[in-house]
Amino acid sequence: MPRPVLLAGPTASGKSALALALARQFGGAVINADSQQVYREWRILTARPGPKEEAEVPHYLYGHVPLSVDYSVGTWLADLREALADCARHGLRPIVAGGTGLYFKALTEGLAPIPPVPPETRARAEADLARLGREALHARLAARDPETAAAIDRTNPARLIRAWEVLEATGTGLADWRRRTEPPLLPLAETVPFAVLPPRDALYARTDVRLDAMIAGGVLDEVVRVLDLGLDPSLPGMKAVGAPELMTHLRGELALNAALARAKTATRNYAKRQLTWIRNQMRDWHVLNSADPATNRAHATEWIAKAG
RNA sequence: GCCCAGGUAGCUCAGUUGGUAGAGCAGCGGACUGAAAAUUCGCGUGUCGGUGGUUCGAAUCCGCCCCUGGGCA
Repeated sequence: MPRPVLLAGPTASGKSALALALARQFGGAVINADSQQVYREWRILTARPGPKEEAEVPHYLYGHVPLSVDYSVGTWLADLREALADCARHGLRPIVAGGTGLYFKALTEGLAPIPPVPPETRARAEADLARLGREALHARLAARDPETAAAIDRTNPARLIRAWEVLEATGTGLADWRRRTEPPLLPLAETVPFAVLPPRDALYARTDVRLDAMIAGGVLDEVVRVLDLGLDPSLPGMKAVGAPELMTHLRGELALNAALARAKTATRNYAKRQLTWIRNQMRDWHVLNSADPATNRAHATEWIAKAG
């Protein structure tokens, strides 16, 4: 199998277009590494590739699960394994493109083989946190699993709940589980990894323009359809950037322009977090930082040809 | 023209009986192993509209001026 290409970048950085171009050029398939583009019901809001792109080049893991599914890194990694196998069967070069840093990390560094935690266990962990508070729950964790307790961010409720629920559900601490991490599906050294990093001002300008285009393109209808499904708002797919903001407008709680302004802000906040991740967690990746897509593509092509 | 209410951080606003100012949001930096488009931590000097005065000391009190909103003519 030709060396897989990894393409990470903040939202609206032009990575989808680049992935498509590279797939055309190298006989590849585009595989999604974005936690929200996996959902069937989100297309406009997540700027997912359309039917035209999908007809031109094989696409994997885009819109392949309904919003009602409690998707996560683990499920994504399992899906990815199959997608890679399928690419190998068809002689396609995998081009894994997306903006979810955690997914790339799990892919290139491996993931602990923790079994799924039953929803009731999580619900109890959440209740424990609400009842005890962060300090007390952290103390309780430290009593039974000092290693994990010392390692996690004790001010972060999501981390506390996760550490606690894993211990409760499996009887084994997170730190122990992580020691048993399996080898990665794709070690970074066996890939050609790229980080698309356009100048920040240009990026923010693009996210604003794209939100306006989404409105013109009918996102509100898309969000209405999702709203009508009456799904649990705590499902991961319900937290796509912009969705909560537009929903407040559709429920009549906020004028459209105000909701849109909030969605734009939320998108900038998100892009900034992605930039922080890429800057600090993807130091060994080839950086494509030209504002010009053609230049980035030329550089990428060169690297891929050299890597084989 | 007169009366009233305001003019404090990029924005919205706090600021107790005078002791040279602080929140939220934005912005910036960081963390990150099954919610990750998630979650979370850190970073606050700004002619306190201008000017003159009272005072040891003024965002705070007084005079005048400018600007904004509302009301009356």
